[in-house]
Amino acid sequence: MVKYSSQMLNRTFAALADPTRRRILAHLARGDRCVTHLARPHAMSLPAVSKHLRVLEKAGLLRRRRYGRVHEMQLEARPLKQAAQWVEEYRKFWEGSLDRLADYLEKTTQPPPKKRGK
Amino acid sequence: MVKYSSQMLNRTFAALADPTRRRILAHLARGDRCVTHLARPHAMSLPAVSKHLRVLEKAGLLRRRRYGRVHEMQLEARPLKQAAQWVEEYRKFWEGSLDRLADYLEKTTQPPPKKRGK
DNA sequence: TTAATAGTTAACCAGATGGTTAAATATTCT
DNA sequence: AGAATATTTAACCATCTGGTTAACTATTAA
Repeated sequence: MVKYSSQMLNRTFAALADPTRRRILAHLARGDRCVTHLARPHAMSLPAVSKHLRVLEKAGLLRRRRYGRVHEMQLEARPLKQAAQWVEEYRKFWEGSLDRLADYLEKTTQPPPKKRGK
Repeated sequence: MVKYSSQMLNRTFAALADPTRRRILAHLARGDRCVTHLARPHAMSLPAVSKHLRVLEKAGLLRRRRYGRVHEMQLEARPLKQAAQWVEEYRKFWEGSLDRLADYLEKTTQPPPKKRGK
């Protein structure tokens, strides 16, 4: 069993729950990028993108380095590892889906605790 | 490359971003549970738990069956599979962390003068 | 020194989120 | 029928979120 920091997972999953932020991460996966570059494909203002970057940064999903006025962002995937491990604990459930369907059918034909007849 | 439904991922990750909901899923991993049972260990009102359950249900992470007045919840892990696949695309980044550190050092000792592109 | 560029901060707004209590609904028990 | 139980719905509230525009800071270029 793996131990997780709840706070960390909160931030990580919350960061991943936004499609703009996922797209930003996807871009960073192809190399380091500055803010303006990351903003270009997104139909929103620069401050909006700036906020998304701050969320990702707080979640530890990117690292920022300044070269003069240019902020260069680098993907930092470690929190994703934690998230992946958390989700991984449930793998048996999505892999055992047929068994669970069997359970389900069994239960619906003969309903569980305290309930009899229909 | 895997294809993802953005909407689906939004809902899944958002659902996972709350510790109460993660705990509920953990409980359901040990077997089907009714609302009152799921609520007991959480220091909050029943309606609050009810809302969390609705969020999980909307995210497709649980299935609800009614036996009279009792609502029995069952873990539904398929959306977690999608989430896991999405995160998995980044595995190489958290596993290749040493290489990226090398990149980092290389770049910091000799910053990109004006244009990027090493 | 002045202008242009990269980015952030501030103030604001609408809508979502996570909680509450009180009341309503549905079912089961006596 | 009436009381108890399981759960939801409604109304409300504070805070967070994701966006906006306007103004500011910092750096680079002319």
